[in-house]
Amino acid sequence: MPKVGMEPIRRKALIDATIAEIGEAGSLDVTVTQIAKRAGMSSGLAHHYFGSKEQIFLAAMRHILRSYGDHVRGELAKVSQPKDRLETIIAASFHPLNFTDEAISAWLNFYVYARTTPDAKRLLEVYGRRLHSNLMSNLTRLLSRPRAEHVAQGLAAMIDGFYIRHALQENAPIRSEVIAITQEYLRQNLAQPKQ
Amino acid sequence: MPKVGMEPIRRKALIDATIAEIGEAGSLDVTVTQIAKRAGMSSGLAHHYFGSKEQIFLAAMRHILRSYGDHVRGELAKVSQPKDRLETIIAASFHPLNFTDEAISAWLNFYVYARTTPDAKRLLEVYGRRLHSNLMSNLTRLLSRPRAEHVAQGLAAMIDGFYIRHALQENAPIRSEVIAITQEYLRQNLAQPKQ
DNA sequence: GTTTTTATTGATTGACCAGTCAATAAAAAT
DNA sequence: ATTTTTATTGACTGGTCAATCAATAAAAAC
Repeated sequence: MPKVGMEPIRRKALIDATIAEIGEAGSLDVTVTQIAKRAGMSSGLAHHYFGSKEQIFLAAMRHILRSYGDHVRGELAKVSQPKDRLETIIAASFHPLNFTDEAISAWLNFYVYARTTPDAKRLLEVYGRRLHSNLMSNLTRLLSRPRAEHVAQGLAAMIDGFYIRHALQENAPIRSEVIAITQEYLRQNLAQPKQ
Repeated sequence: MPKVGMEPIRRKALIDATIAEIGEAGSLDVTVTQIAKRAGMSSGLAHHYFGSKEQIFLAAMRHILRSYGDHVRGELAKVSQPKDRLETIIAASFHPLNFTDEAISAWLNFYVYARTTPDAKRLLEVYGRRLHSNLMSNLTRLLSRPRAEHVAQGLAAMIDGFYIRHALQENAPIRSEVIAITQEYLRQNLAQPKQ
């Protein structure tokens, strides 16, 4: 039965299954057997390809962060004005592609995972730094450096905050409201141009 | 050896130990034995008083939310102007009493815990509703209802966002900056008064 | 002074699960 | 045609841990 060249197919299936399983369970307490079963294989095979559960989690996390990163980069390529680019970053962060219940739940769990797993923490910091530098490179063209720094931090907090609230608070605003509120915050700050 | 009236003392010790243990571990993967040991007793006694690990976690969560609630209420009692009250809510949310690494870490973990545990979710929703109504009752005196709603949601997201970032992102701003950025957001919005 | 209640321990049980391993077989390489 | 590599399974092992329980004893109630 063994067909050659299965590795990438299996890996992808496992990563997708991991995100789905974590999203559904709402926690990292999912067994390798569960993940493997959802991906249509035995637990032994999952270990064969990834070596350990931790590596499976890290691969899933990398996948989420890469999709997000790719998406932002793709959208940014379409616009050049700083203001448009900032709005693009916000819109991409809340794009339905990344803003599904499942992805948010997995995201939140990986966020916590990073507290105990140095490799996960490193991945998260790459994301954090990239978001910050994306925001700053555009904000500094429109605002003084200290103001840009404040707005960048405020936007980043708001984005993360809406993610976490969306996952958990019953009365969290819907996607379109979330975008409106965040874009408003940006526009308010851009209304006071570089002195 | 048994002294009577130990129950409240033991319960408190267990709750404190739970928060400390979760804060230190950075996850909910702490054993009842670890918690009990830190609280100076056997695991059997912990079960004797709380019945289950879930009940221990819920009690710890209740404790964190109650401290935060009490603190906000205490501070709010000192001021009466809507604008002052809003600034008080922000300041209290980031007060060193609640904004310690340990408390933030435990908070974040309980946040995720709420995804799987209905009782935890209920506790979190009480907190969410109270924060929202505290913000709205003051904001609606200064802004139109839809604007107040936006600002309330924006502030709540920013507060939660800074919490999560403080727990995890290396380059998150320090407490004083966090407060400054959040207060700025508030002031910007109050600058455009109720038409 | 006997019974009940409260406090306390640590050993034990039963379940769960990550990771390993031996076995099987198809495909590729030699 | 034989050897090596890749794919695959599911049983097994060793460890962990929540929860239970029997045992012990001080205090309170009767």
